[in-house]
Amino acid sequence: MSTDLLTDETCGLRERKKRETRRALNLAALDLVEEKGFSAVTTEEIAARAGVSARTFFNYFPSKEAAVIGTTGEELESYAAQLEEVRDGESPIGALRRILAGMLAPASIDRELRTRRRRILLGEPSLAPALVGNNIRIENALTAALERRLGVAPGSALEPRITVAVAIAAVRACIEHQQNGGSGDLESNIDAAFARIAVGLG
Amino acid sequence: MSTDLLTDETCGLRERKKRETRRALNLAALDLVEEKGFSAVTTEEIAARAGVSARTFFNYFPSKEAAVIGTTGEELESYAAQLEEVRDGESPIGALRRILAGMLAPASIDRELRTRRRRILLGEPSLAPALVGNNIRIENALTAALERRLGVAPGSALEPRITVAVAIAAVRACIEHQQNGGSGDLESNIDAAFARIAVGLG
DNA sequence: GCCGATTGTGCAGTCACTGCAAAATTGCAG
DNA sequence: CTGCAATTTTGCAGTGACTGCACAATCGGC
Repeated sequence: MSTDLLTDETCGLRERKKRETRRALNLAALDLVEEKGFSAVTTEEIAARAGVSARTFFNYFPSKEAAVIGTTGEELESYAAQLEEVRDGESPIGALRRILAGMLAPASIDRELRTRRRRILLGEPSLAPALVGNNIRIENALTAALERRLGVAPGSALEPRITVAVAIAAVRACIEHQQNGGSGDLESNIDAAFARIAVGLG
Repeated sequence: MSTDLLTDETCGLRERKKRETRRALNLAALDLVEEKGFSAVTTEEIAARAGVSARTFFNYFPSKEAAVIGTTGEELESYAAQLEEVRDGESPIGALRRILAGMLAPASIDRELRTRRRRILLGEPSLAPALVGNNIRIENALTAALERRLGVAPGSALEPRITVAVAIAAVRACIEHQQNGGSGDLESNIDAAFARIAVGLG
């Protein structure tokens, strides 16, 4: 399931147009936030720049924040799939480190978009609540995937949820540390954080 | 600084009235949410039940969510103070376990309020984003306190922020596990989670 | 009782977000 | 190509969160 996330052609005109519109709204939102800051942007402006009506905006995103953050259900599925596929010698926490770091790194495809997204999201403190809210979705998706990987019934065991939550928290803490002008670069800080977690905080 | 949080009397009439109004708004919000669910409650209703004007509501809380969650700056200071005070033989993570568990437990004073709060907050999934947003404030306060306790400059070291973030994430994961009908009671799950963290997730 | 400062309130306005029904577009069968 | 059904877009009207502002009420100290 989920081959590429972008070249993925279930292509009727309809599906393609929907993808384009969604993307156009996302890009318009990022543009405008970059120009004027999140709170100064209105949903009408975003819709206008994307070339659709104000009402249509809300057919694609449930809120202004969501349009800026722009995480799709497909992306969630992709992360979950990555976690389910077992690489030999890789622990769950190691896989989580890889996947979460990958979410931040500029991917091979869509390089500029990822980079821009990251810069804008990190630069807008007013989006912080929405971002951690978005993490809930990621956490749920990854928890379900880890449960499948471990072969336990959904919601039965505490451990998978703890593992995922701690991993996400570690990454988030590194981001926050960076936003506050802390030392070190993000990559190596994430490495350090996961090393610390693996060995125990006691 | 901060003796009791409730009996604390900087008592002029003014200060007392402000506390009363704040509390009245908070209680009214909890009442109404319990009766009709969060999204069906309006800020006007809350203000009306608390006996103040609609405009005054926003002099006390920046949003509807905040009125329900109701964490005060004083509470944050109190938690921070608890973390700063060193008990012999207690590690930072141990102190965090104690403090965070204490936030959920019905306190000696204000027992019913705490219990109600907890029940309502846990029962309203639509408040989840706001709750994790609120956690940011707690995380920042606790991180600053831990930095002082360890004697490092604010924002310089990565470690304190990681420790706090992971501790909060662990508690949050236990709550979520409970909301999803997971096994075990909250108390013992939190114990298990912190034991797991202390020994390492690797 | 009076004055300066803080707090409460009404008003007008902006904007996020929603339901609904009509219009436009697309996919498909004949 | 053409009409039909399903999907999507759009306009409209409305609700409610939230804000700035000016003014009234209240409080604390003299």
